This record gives sequence, C-alpha cells and structure tokens, in this order.
Amino acid sequence: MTTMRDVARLSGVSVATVSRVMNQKDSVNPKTAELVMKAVEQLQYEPNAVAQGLAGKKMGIIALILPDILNPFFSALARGVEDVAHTEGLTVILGNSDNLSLKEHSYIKALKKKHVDGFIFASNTIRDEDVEALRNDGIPIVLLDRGLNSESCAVIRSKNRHGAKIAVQHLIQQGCQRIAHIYGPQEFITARERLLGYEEVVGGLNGYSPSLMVSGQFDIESGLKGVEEMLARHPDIDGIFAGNDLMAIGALKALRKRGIPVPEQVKVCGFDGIALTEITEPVLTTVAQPIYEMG
Amino acid sequence: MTTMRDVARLSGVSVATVSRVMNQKDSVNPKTAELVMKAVEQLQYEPNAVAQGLAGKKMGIIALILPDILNPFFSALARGVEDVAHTEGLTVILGNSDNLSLKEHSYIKALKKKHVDGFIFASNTIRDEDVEALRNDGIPIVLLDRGLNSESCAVIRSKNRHGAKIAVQHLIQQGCQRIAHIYGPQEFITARERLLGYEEVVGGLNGYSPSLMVSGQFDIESGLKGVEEMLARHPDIDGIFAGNDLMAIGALKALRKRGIPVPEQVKVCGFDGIALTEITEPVLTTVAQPIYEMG
DNA sequence: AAGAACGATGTAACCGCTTACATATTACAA
DNA sequence: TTGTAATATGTAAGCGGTTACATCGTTCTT
Repeated sequence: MTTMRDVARLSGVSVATVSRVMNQKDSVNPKTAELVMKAVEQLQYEPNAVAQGLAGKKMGIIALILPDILNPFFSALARGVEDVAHTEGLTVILGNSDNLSLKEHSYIKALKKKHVDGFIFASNTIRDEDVEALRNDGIPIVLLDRGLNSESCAVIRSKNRHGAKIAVQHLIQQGCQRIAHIYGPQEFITARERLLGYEEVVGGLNGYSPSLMVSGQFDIESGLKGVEEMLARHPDIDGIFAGNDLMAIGALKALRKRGIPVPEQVKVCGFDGIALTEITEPVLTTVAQPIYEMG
Repeated sequence: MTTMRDVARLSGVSVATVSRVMNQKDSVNPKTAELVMKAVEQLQYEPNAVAQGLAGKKMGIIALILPDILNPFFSALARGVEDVAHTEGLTVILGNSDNLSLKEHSYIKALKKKHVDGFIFASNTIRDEDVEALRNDGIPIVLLDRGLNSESCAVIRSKNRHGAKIAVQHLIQQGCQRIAHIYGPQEFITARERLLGYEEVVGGLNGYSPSLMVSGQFDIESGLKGVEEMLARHPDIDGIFAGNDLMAIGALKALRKRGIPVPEQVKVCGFDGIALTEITEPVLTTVAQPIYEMG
C-alpha cells in the first residue's frame, strides 16, 4: 500500500505538504499542489482511513442499531440510512439488537472502541444510561421512533397518534361500527401512541368497550392469534385496526381461516406501509410512514 | 478515554507489559499480570481498536455487499452473517450495490481504506478484476451465490440445478403436465442453473416447448408480467416453476387476477424459501435454501 | 530601507498500540 | 562457581497520518 511518504518522496516535498494538499488546508503553492496531485495520481495513493482516525479525524462510520433486519420495516429503514450514508461517503455498520438491552449494550461497547462517528438507534430498548454515556463521550446520536428522554439528542418520529386516528376514521367512513384494535407491546412508545389515537376516536362511539382491544407483539403470529381471540369475544366486529402491518397480515390470515370475507364483512387497516402490504390478497390498507425517508 | 499509558502508570509497569497482559502474549509474571488487570478494571480500560488497527492488527470489521437489503432473501442472508459475526466479536458493514458494478467498486475502494478485514459478496455483478485486486492485497473474500472464477476464494452456493429439478419433479408428482418456467436474469449463475434444472426435467416431457419459458427480473412485478404473457401464449399450463420466490408471488398475483384457482387449476412453486412465502395466500410451495445458514 | 506581515514549506511531536531488541534477574547445568 | 538458557520487563521504533511550531524568502508599510 502506498503511503503519504511515497507521494512526498516522488514529488520532492515533505509529508506535511502532501497532507496539506490532500486536505486543502493551509496555503500551498499551486505549482507544488499540482506536483503532488500528479504523484498521487501516478501512485494511486489513497489515504489510510485508520491512520487518519488515529490522528484525530473522523473515521466516516456510523452505527445503525435496529431490532431485526428481517423485519421489512427495518430493512426499509436500513436501506434509507445506508443510501444517504453512502452518498455522503460514510459507511454503515449494522447491528441487530432483537430488542435486547444487553445486545445493544454490547454493540455500543464494541463500536465505541472502533471510533464510530455516530449512532442511530431504531431500537426501542436502549437504556437511557447507555445513551447518556454516549452523549458524555460527545458521540452524536439519533433516536428513531423512540420517546425522547430529557437529553438533547436528535429524535425522529412520525405522528403515530395522528396516523392512528386517520386509520380509524377511515374505517368508520367505510361504514365500520365496531372496530377492534390489536396493539403492539406497550413498552414501545409507538404502540402506545397508536393505541391512544385509536381510543381517542373509538372511545366516543356507541358500544365501545375496552374488550375491543387485544395485545400483540408487532408480528404476524400474534396478529393472527389476537384476531382469533377477538372473534371469540366479539364475533360482530366489522373493522380491525392493527398496530402495525405485520399484525394486520396476521389478522388477514385469521379472518381467511374463519372464512370471513375481507373487506366485505370485516375491514382491516394496518400501520407502517411496508412493501409487504402490497403482496397480500386483498391488498392491505395501511397508514404509510415515510420509512425510507425517515432513514 | 483512558489509554494504555494510564493503565501502565497506575500499575507501575511499562506500556509494553500492559500490552502483553492484554494480549496474553509473551510471558508475564502472574503477579504483574494481576496488578495490571486490576488497574484495567479500575480504569475501565478498553483498548482502542483504531490504534490496534494501525499497529497492524485486524480491525474486526467485515464488509457485506449485497444487491438490496430490501429483498427478503438478502435480509435473511444479512441477518445470518451479522449474527455469527457478532458472536465472533466482528462487526458488519453493509453495502447495497443494486447490482451495479460501479457501486460495488466504490464500496470496495471506500472500505479498503478503512482496513476492512474481509469481504463477503452476495452481489452478482462484482467484476473479476475487483476481486482479483482484493486477492492481491491479501484480503479474504467470500463469494455467495456466484460463479467461481478461476481464483481461489471461498465460494458458497447451493445446488440450484438440483433444487430446480426437485421443484419441477414435485409439480409433476402433483399431476402437472404442462409446466412453465419464469427464469431470472441470465447474467446470474443462479438463474442459469435453475433454468438448466428445469430444462433437464421438462425437456423430456411430451409437448415440451421452449415457449414455456419466460424471463423475469427476480422481482414480483416481472413475475406477474411473465405469467400474463405466458397465459396468453399457453392458456393450458397447469404448473409454474418460478426462478425465485418473489417472481412466484408475482405469478400468484397474475393468476388470481385472471381468476384462475391456485392450486386447483395451476400449481406454483418458487425457489429460495424466504419468509414471505408464508404470508401469501395460498401458502406458496418453494424450494428452501438455507439462506440464514449460508450467511 | 528596516520591520511587519504573510505565504510556503519543512521538522518533529503526537494519536494509542504492537513488537523487535536490549537489559536485567533468576535458575540450572557443568 | 561460572557460563548459559529461560523468564520478566523496559526501551524505542514503527504503523500512516495531522498539525503546532519553526524557518525562510517576499511583499507591504511608512
């Protein structure tokens, strides 16, 4: 690998000058600069990012910690992040936390050692103390889809509550009278907010009952089970608002299993707008979040 | 950030000794070692990976270049890679190439500067010269699902041809007589092999015709279009073998659109075994590849 | 025309760690 | 007891950059 010294030697200047030319810092005689550039070209010199990192510069690496890349929601997010990172000349390190604080912690630890320039967390289980610690080290953090803790770090979230209201109102407009809700894990602020949005709209309706809500785990399986449970309790529902698309898909499966026609008898609406919703049959109605753009 | 010198100072030894203790290399007096460990503990010392990298050691980073993380096949692969990497103490850098040699090249360039320890390519468009260049630099490479070029670098592939034969034979066993095939882009060796497997089995059948094959792009959309085209040509087909699951899903959509009952009139079989196949209706038959394990 | 201010470049210290080599201590064989 | 091998630890030279500081030749000010 050719180093700066090689370039310096070939162009007959000192390494300092080469560095100056490379960084376009401090003043350098245009002629010298050209000379250096020619040598750089000839030797195909590329600065060593690790050395630059050690010498105090950024390494150009950001860490993206998310629960599970298998979840389409997060792969869309990842793609969004990675795309802009790449055009910015940054590289993205991926970490699957499975929503385990422990794993998150271990990622943070491992990546801090590697001089990561910044963290993006799309995971709902980061411990505040971990975030706090990073902040103290002056490492930039972005929190996606997570409640803001007192500290001042960038937080990106979409209007879950508002979206939920839109979804439910849509169902009502379609003529639904008894709308059930499958909510996600209440540890997640997104799930809580969507539930609130639902309650806000449905709470005022005739015949509203808390038993119209079941819990789910934001995955297909629990959506299916949730709806089965719901149908046992309330065979008369005519609308289902699922806390996310995966559970909506599960709901669809449950309904089909029972031979209930969708959307004729029961209408289903999801949340997120992942690509998957377009391959189900019937195509699922959903509240689209700008997942990619959030990334 | 506490450095090795801090530890050395606190434990009253030289940095070299601390380094020895940390790396368990060369002999160190057990008592000294314990002393050092205590200091490490007390100072919460963590070696700086960047410095270690500069000083010649590995950085513990591997690059995973794949076409698109949005494709469920690749997110499964990525998850597999990331999981074992993490348990091995490695971190994974993700790159979406979109099957563009140019993007791949730019990733390689950017990542080489960052002292990446190794590359995993799941992309079908890497130029041999790029691979060659990496090999010359002594950087380990793994090629997933790609034709092996003369060079000796690890290659992981599943038996596409064999799998294709199984798929087609399965359809025949189910009673299919006229089986169509939607093949993927023929630049991809995987697509070619699957096509070969199909031909090998179907070629011997009565009424076989090359017009039973249409090309697709390994995505849902092209699967849909391909089947529509096929139905125009051969309304009498009773089986479809798709080169991958995404196209199989497209096929399903096309059939449903035409009101053709699946699997009563036409049976469909995909390839890959991505999780998506379980959410379609009806559940799609597919040749499962151990995607995760390949990762 | 002398001194200030500036531009261009070189020197060398430093980032934090690894490691070859040197030194010192201890143990063991002859 | 002395030479030698083995053990334990320190010294210092990198790894490949960045950058504060020093140096030196110019141009500008008055």
